[in-house]
Amino acid sequence: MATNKKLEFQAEEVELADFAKALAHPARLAILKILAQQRSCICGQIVEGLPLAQPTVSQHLKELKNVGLIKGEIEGKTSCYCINWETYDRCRQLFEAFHLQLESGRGQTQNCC
Amino acid sequence: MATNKKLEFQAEEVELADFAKALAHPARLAILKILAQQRSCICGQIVEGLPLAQPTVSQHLKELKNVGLIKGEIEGKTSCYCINWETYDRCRQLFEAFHLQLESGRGQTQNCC
DNA sequence: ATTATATATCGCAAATATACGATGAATAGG
DNA sequence: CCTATTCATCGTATATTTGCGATATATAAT
Repeated sequence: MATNKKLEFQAEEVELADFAKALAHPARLAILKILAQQRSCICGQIVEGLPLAQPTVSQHLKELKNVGLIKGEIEGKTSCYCINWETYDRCRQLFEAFHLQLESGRGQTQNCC
Repeated sequence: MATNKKLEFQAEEVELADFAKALAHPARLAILKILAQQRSCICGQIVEGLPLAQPTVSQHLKELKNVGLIKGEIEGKTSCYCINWETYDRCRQLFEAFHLQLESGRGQTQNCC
């Protein structure tokens, strides 16, 4: 049970699902917004902007980093995070392709509902 | 621990995160594709198209229904599911608004990374 | 060297998600 | 009425996520 069946799906679906999972928490959405809008991407300021403890924020940052949506560097005493726009573009592209696939069937007549 | 801090975030972020979570599994992405592309939205055919047992598919359908992305009706012996385009449009709108917020800060000079 | 600061990581607890067999409920067909 | 079919739900096992205190690490400041 709870065996991972991910590999039996299409690679693009798995990739998109992973991006969606990274976005599936308000804290991570908020982190991305902060990184996009502020010049300073210092970890401490992200923590200040969120209702979460520092270790929890650090963990969310790690998840965003794992999926590639952000990148980070240690700058002396502090850590600096930025959005990885290349990966973000890929994420957008997958979402858009998925959207177009859904839309293509939209106007057709339904046989139910 | 694991106390739900969702309520301390912005309502739109929570709403978008919930949509993202619904899309955060390849099976649910595949289900939406099947519903959009096939005229017939009968549950059994969805099960056939996925590498999962029927109760598991039923559970994924329920999650999509809970978030409002699909709607379902019992048609005699079978169940019929369809995409709820109104909710889907709302989902797209939230994703797009989020995207625009990120993009607005994109070109600026970084002080790190 | 000592101390303060910033951040990551560890370890734990609780909650949620994933998956499916077994079972129930409801309809269709004989 | 009996049976097969279709699907939802229950129960259960396991995996993953969420959250944080405690701690480690590494730099900066004194």
